[in-house]
Amino acid sequence: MERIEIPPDIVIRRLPLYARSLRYLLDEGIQFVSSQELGERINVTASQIRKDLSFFGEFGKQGIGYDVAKLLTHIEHILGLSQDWPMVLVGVGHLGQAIVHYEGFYTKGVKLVAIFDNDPAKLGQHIGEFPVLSQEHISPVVQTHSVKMAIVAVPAPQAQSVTDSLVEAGVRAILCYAPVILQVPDGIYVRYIDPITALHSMTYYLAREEERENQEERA
Amino acid sequence: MERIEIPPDIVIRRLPLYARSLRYLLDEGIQFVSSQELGERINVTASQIRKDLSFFGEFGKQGIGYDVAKLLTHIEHILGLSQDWPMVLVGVGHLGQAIVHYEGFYTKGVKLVAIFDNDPAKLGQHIGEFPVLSQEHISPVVQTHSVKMAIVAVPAPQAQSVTDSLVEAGVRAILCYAPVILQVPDGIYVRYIDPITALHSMTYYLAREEERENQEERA
DNA sequence: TAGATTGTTAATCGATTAACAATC
DNA sequence: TAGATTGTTAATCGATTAACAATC
Repeated sequence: MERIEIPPDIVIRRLPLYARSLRYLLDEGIQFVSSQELGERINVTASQIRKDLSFFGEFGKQGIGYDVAKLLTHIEHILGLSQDWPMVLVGVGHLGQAIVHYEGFYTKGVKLVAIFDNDPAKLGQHIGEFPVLSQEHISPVVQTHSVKMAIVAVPAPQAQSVTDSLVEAGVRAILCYAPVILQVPDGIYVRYIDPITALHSMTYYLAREEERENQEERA
Repeated sequence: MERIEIPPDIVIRRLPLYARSLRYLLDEGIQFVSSQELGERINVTASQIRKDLSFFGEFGKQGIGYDVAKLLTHIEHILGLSQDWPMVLVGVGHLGQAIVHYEGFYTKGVKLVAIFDNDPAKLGQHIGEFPVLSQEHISPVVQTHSVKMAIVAVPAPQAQSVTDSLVEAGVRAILCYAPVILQVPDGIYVRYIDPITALHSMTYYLAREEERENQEERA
């Protein structure tokens, strides 16, 4: 068990998928799972799962596979999900409101603690249990709660400056819903939620197919 | 200009980012951009941009760079955004409603034509301009409008069966908001919007940092 | 022309997969 | 024990980058 090699980011990004699948297996009452079976569920090769896990230790039993509950606990621990990371949301438009209401976010590992918006019409209003605070309060709230994680759901033109405030205040990880690439200092982690870009990459294939169909017609 | 090599999917996924950045440049009134400058905006190397574009043709001028408007037109054409692909949405909970209201979706390339949900309380209601239709109507609507693209925003347990109906009806590309991996036949394109997984991959790094800080404290 | 930047090739880097000894 | 499956190594595959001749 060498421990020198640090796991590549791409492996880190797959771990949450493994965890999620293991949670479903647990719900189904399945006790053991092989890398083969787990792989089939998430469209990943058995080799890849075993290789990914090998960065963190040895969790399986030859001839048996993995104990679902134990492996899940291990992965959640590796991912830092044994604690709840306090999180803030900036931007409470339609999207921000859907985020506040989305049960998915009330999950292991993260905990929303405050929401911010600069629209005077929204200030003081409650969304779910959270009062909408002005963005001036970002810095004190982030510092008071040691918030390291934030969701940016403001319109594109404001995303960079909001990000700058968050980072300045001490946030280290940002989930960005705005259609922009954020410029952040080294050591700040950013992930994007970008449905339009995802759609636009699929239209490419639809267009290719249509082209092919038209060619066949003409032939 | 060889045309034998087919562009890898990872290149196709970057094209929409290039397009988006070019749109911003156009808004700013910038006429020419080098691969270097474009790369800096989206945190990608100049080499990568030039290599990516080379799969599709020669769009730049030595010594000058790329004509922003022209390159954008080229990329949009490549991505199949010269036409609007009709699209349906299945699932009109908080999330689905936010999607219907999100202006970002009223963009070049895709056009929402119908929304579906099986909640009897919602049937017949309007969300924006769209009446909520029962899922029985998926197949006829998809076939009538030749819909090839769909958004799945139903709860996880229903996502696979909804997907099956969509594919059966003729949909070829799916944007999935449910936290599951869909099983689809070859030649069906799926992209996932998965904020929780994104958060859970960042907590990994936060946890590592915290560990490091604690070690320093002890030292 | 001189300077800048492309398009493309080859080198490098990194990720995935196949294979198998170890072992439950 | 026999069968199954792990963890790990080495081979393969693919993507990124550096470098540079071509050329605007």
